[in-house]
Amino acid sequence: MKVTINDVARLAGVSMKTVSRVINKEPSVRKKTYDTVMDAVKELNYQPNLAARNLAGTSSFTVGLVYDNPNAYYVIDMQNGVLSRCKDEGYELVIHPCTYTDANMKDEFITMIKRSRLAGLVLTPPLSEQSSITNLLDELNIHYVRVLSGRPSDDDQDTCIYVNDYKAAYEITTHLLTHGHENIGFICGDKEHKSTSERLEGYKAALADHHKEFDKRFVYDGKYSFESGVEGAKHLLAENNTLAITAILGGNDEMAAGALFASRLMGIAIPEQLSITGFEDSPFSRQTWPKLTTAHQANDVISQHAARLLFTKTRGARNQDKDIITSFTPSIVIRESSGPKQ
Amino acid sequence: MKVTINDVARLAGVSMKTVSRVINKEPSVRKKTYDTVMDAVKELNYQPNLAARNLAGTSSFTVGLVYDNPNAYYVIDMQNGVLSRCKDEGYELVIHPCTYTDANMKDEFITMIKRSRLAGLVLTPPLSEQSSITNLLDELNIHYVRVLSGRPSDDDQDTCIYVNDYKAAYEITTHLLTHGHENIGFICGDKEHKSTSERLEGYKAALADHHKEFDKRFVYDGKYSFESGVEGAKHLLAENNTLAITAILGGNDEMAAGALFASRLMGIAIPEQLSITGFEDSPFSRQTWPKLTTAHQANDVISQHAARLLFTKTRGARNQDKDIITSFTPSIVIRESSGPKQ
DNA sequence: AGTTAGAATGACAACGCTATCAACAAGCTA
DNA sequence: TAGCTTGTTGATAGCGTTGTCATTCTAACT
Repeated sequence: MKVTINDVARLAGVSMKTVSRVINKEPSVRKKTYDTVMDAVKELNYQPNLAARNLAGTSSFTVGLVYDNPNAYYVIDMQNGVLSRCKDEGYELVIHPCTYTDANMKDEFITMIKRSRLAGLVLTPPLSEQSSITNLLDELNIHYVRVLSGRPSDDDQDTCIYVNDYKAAYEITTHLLTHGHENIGFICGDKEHKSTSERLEGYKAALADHHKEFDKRFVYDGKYSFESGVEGAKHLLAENNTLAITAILGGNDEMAAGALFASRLMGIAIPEQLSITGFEDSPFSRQTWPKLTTAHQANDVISQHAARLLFTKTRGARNQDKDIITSFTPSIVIRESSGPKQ
Repeated sequence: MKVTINDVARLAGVSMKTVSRVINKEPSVRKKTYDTVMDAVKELNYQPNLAARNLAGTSSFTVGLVYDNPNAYYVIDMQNGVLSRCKDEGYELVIHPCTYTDANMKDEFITMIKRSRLAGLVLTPPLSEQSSITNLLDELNIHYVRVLSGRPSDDDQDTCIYVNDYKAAYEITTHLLTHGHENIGFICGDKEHKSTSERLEGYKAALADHHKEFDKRFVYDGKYSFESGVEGAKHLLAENNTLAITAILGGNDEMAAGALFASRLMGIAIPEQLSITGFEDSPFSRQTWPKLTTAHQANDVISQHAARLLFTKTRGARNQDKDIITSFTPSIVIRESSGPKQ
């Protein structure tokens, strides 16, 4: 039942160290030896024991995923992405949800690190934006990869995967502008999240490129929540829509859904009288009626690349993964909630 | 930096085996010795190395969570519950999402088992309802705990945590009945899910206890999705509501949200003209307007108990956990989407 | 006091793998 | 041909824990 490296070695007629070399893709193994060993591995359906590898080796086969994000859809997507990559590469994933406070963070990390040495951590927003965390990890000498909202130039490419919310917001705003909308509202998410400012900047840039002046009356400060979307729409469309808004950009799908709901209650036809767009392409955007035009963020793919980036760090120079994408731009998905200005 | 069992032993002036006995709460350790060791453990902030424990011991400190559920909220809740318990008890959690097919299931499990010996698995619905899976696990001799929709008497208490959807549906239906509703529609979830039949049975039982005859025209077969809720409401309220329905029970929050949306489009006032209730108390139920009356399912608590039940199995007779709850009944949460018949 | 069961403790060998370093083979240079 | 480098392989010692079994202590008996 339990197949060990020795069984493989015996069958292949080599030493156990050679088998170890083969399964770790170390250099200096003759092609023929490699094949013999691989045949034995397959024949016995050998799976290296993770605990033993972690215990014996200098590098670990365990990575951690840390999240502090209320959005379950987001978390699951990120997790699935990292997980699928781990599975492919024989790594194990330790999940670590946590509500961020400087105080308990340190202890938690240290405990986690001590319990099982980690190859590294994948940090997701908004945790990934906290410099106190990255400082702590630097101090503890733990590898990490951050998924961040931002533009590629910002920071170092070795530790970050960027999601170009700026560009996506620029494009979605442009989409609305080219469809004749002149007065476009924007419902912002939490001020503390970097994605909020990035998306707002993209919105502003698109307006500027279309020679429209930015007017802060068109912006509502929300909270990335449904309620906040409801409030935002109410606010922007107040007093019989004196601002003559014909389109609203939601900072995320949840807020867009809220805005959509509020608009309906006000008797506004979507998309005839008002176009509404979301952000993220979460299941949310398909559970509204009409479905939301939004920016599709391939979170699972993003997190897969984050994992790959992390793996390259522990594996050292050998076995580098050259095809890692470190910058993603969400792409617009046009659905029924937006249309030309009428 | 790295503290091992030997460091603790040295500081406490005992052998490393005694330290091992203490941290594993084995019997036959003098109280005084125990305290001395624990002091040393605390002073050095010692954390047993998981890889070493898993490698050396007969019992494993790793449990697996297997899910095949499209509902991210549900999965996250279950995961968090198991995770929090694992953290408390020094276990590690390996997550295993999978789309169920008899064929690849076996291979996946075997790989997973071989890679790291598992203390056991927590199976969540709908996977937990597949007898082919439990048979496979029995065959592989792997411990497991199932979270299931059902009533306590159904099966053995050693391997199952029951969620009494029957009773919850009974209560929510009774709630509507006692508020004067006579014609209550029911939008069912997927036929294959046990929760669907359990909830339907509860609905029927409540009607029966109020001397109302069950009429299958009041039931719509849906799919646990938003769209399905929309369709369900349209269907039930068709032709100017010839059935004179004044309340609709959604099989889950998502469908209830769909039903609510559809009703609004038909110009029906909620809850004045129609009461709508959901099931699960997912964030969904708070993201509709008005908020949904629903049945609160404490998924995190449920999964915590599932984890505890699993732990007792590997730990053997010693250190039994006696306070495990194996049956949960969701409790009604009354919000604005339901009210007395008018 | 002497005996003894049983509790408390420790020495040491696993667990399955990787790292180190030594050994050997093959191909080169002088 | 000797001497060297480079490429390929293997013997052996850990990694940090638990399991086994032997040993020592304790307390309750004759």
